[in-house]
Amino acid sequence: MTPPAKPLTSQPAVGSARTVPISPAPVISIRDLKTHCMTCSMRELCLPMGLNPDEIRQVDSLVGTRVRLKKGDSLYRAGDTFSALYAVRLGSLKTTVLAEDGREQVSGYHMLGDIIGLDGIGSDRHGCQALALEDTEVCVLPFERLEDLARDLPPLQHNLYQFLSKEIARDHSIMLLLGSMRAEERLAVFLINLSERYRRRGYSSTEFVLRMTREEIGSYLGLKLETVSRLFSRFQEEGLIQVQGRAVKLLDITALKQLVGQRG
Amino acid sequence: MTPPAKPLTSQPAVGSARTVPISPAPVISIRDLKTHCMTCSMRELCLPMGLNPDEIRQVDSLVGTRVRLKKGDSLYRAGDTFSALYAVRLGSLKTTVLAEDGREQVSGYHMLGDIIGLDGIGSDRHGCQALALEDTEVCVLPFERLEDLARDLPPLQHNLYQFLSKEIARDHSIMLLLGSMRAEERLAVFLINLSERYRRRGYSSTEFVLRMTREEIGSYLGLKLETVSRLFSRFQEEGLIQVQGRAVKLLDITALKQLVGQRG
DNA sequence: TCGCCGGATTGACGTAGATCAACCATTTGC
DNA sequence: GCAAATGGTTGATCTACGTCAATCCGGCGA
Repeated sequence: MTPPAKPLTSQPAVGSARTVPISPAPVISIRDLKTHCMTCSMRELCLPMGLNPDEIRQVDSLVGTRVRLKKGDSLYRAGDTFSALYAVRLGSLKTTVLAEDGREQVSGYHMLGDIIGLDGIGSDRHGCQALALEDTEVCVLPFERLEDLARDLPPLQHNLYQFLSKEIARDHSIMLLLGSMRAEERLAVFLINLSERYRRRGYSSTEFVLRMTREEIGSYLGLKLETVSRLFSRFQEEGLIQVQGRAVKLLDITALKQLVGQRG
Repeated sequence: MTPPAKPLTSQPAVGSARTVPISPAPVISIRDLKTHCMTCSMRELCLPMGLNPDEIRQVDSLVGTRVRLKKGDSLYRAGDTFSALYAVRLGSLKTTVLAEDGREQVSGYHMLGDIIGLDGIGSDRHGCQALALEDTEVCVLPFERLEDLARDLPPLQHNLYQFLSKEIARDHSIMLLLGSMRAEERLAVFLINLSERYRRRGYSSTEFVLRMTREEIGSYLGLKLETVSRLFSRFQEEGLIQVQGRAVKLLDITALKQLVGQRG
């Protein structure tokens, strides 16, 4: 069903998972590690948003390692003991929840600047699986140390609460989508939402390539892949978008937005 | 569509909303207010769980007021500025998110010991509406003060993170339900989940009265009221449960559980 | 006590999206 | 450079659930 993926949980691998364990070339120097929030382009979208340089330095000192994942590698799996949050520095991941009977549902699509792993704090175990959709790099934020540091840095503490809370709000809007929207509305919301997220990250808000398959998008939206495929085709026919496999161009965002909340 | 409800947001009313604003009888003495976590039966399920008596006292001193709501009153509405979390002390509430076009989706069903309002932290505004399903009492936890106190009381800080995280995990499992389960599975999960929550609160896990209408349950589960009604009837025919309006008795929880994840 | 009204039930029927299936287009591995 | 796998499209059909509508029930106010 899903491709076999390498768990990287207990031993974060530096370097490509498909080459020798310790490959000299892609290793990042300690000095780089120490300063990466300071110089990271996602600084103002990520956990250190709004912090002053001195505070950022303290966050930096806490960031343990970066983990590199090849497409298909898992960062953590459901049931793994929780020890850290992860900030996506490069690439993208999907998170999936799974029922006892093996059914799987994509619960999130995460790109740079996103913090993932938040659902593990409450139970000391990760409740879902995080899987790289392309070659990806994440910063490891050991949670206990983060909690300690947050006590000394009120703005950091506040950011943490905010990230958790925003995730809740996001989930609620997905529940609204899954519980009461028709298929075409769901896909429209999905595209609009992606557009907005790319815009905030400085990318084109009208042209992007999806990193998920039709099946994964379908799972995320509570639909089957055929339905997703048909809708892409229909949206294209109607001149709303242009699709070529995973490359999408939004042609009429206004119409796309109007489509949401429309009868029939 | 929804019954007109009284907003109580900016001015928490003490006493019944349908009697005079300040009714002498139901007023709670300051002394009672000061000690209510200490003596509250939900202490170990609620925010102060695991705290020592001294720490609980500090939490107590922060709890502003209690708010009493009549059935149908709203505690807050989408768009209201966020200032506090609320702990349900008595009764129950539903929370609903609404789309721009007015569509409404029940996003939560909250009972004693639950903390609500968590989705407001991230944006300074409440993202949903909270409505009392029966006569209800909640403790007001001013969030700024809570944040300050959490810095001094690491266990409280941790509990806060845990509550936020658990809400995320809960939402994920609802997304799984809405995205990939059939109608009968959804209702079974709903009943099993309720059963478990009542059990933890010391109530019967097999006999309870629902506080939501068929329509509200349907909205929560992404179904129409007729479907919910039919399923209740079918479950009864099949000997799984006994229903009489909102009174439900679970007769065969094992079968109910087996039903989840079954083909056809 | 009666009549009303909101909620619940049940039936007949319609439909959005699932399922099944064939086929095409890329990518990947030998 | 070919074969095989993986992902995507499109059509035909099926079905779970929604929609519409009639009826019932129980609590509450006059």
